Amino acid sequence: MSQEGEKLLVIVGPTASGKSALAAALAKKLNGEIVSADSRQVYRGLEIGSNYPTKTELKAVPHHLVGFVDPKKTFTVAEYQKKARKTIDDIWKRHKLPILVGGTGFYIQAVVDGTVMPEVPPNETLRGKLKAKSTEELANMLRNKDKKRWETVDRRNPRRLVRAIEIATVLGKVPAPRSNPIKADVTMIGIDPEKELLETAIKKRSRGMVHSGFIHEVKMLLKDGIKEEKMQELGFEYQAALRYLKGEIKSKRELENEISKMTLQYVKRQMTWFRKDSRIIWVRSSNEILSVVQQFLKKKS
RNA sequence: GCGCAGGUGGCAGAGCGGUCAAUUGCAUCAGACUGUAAAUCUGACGCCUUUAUGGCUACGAAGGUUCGAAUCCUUCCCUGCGCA
Repeated sequence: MSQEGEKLLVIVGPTASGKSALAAALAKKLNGEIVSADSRQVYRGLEIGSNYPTKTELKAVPHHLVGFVDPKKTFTVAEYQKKARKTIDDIWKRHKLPILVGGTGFYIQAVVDGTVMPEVPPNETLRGKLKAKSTEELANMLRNKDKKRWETVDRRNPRRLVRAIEIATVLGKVPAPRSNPIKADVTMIGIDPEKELLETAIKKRSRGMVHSGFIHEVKMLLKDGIKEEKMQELGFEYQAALRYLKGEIKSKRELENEISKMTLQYVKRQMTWFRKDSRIIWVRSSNEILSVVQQFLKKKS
């Protein structure tokens, strides 16, 4: 089990902010191992579309929780939470520094704060039935089952309502939120590049993606039996690729732009999440990061 | 040059005499988030202010009809298609 005194370095930031490269460099310097906190990179076969760490990075430093899930399956935060905590423990046992890196705020939170998820796995049968219901009907169902949760959920959000109903059906009600923070000395660093720089990086990234076999990757996934519906869940890049293959997006150029646009929108949601976490130490450049990290190591527990 | 269609907010596109600062979609901005989280959802979105059943300027331009016009009439400018 994790001990007080262990250290955990967390690096967050929007897509294309240079997290992975930096993390790899730090890991090398600090004798660390990387634990990815990216909800897309967990799936196997999404090298290009989800922007896996580069081969060089992978070779230089041990990376965990990348490409280990069958893309036909649906992986959830709860599973991630368990795996990640276990992985981190193992790294500590090896007397190395775990570096949690990623852009999926919910995943980071699940690991660091240890949000306790009600022990109710998704129930596809129930979800199938509820799919036909209107948001209002769902809200009414929930009100009958668990008035308390009904008062606090986002009643306009079908996905939240369905989950709440799912939990209430099994447990009688949705338990009050609890958390079980990781027992470690945690330092969180966020990279927040200048907007123009990030935009440029994102455009470059989209371009590179489209021109280095992304379409082929998508075709392979389709060939392996990934259904279109599932493909959409693999992220906006894959959604866009499908539209390209169907001819709704006419050219690679247009695909590129579409992906850039969606990435920018996503970046905004990421930042909305991270900004409210006051523990994060924000930096703009890797130089700044180095000095922060040095302090982190010096304040030897 | 003639005929037809059309010019509406950043874009697309409704409205076709009052209830229109103007439906809706996209984009943009802000926010939420207890097992799909790159997902899902919410709010704002002409300008001004003492934020209000407030004021101002707006639907190509200029005039006109009307108590009242994005909506009707006239002329002009522009765009697309057809014919010369």
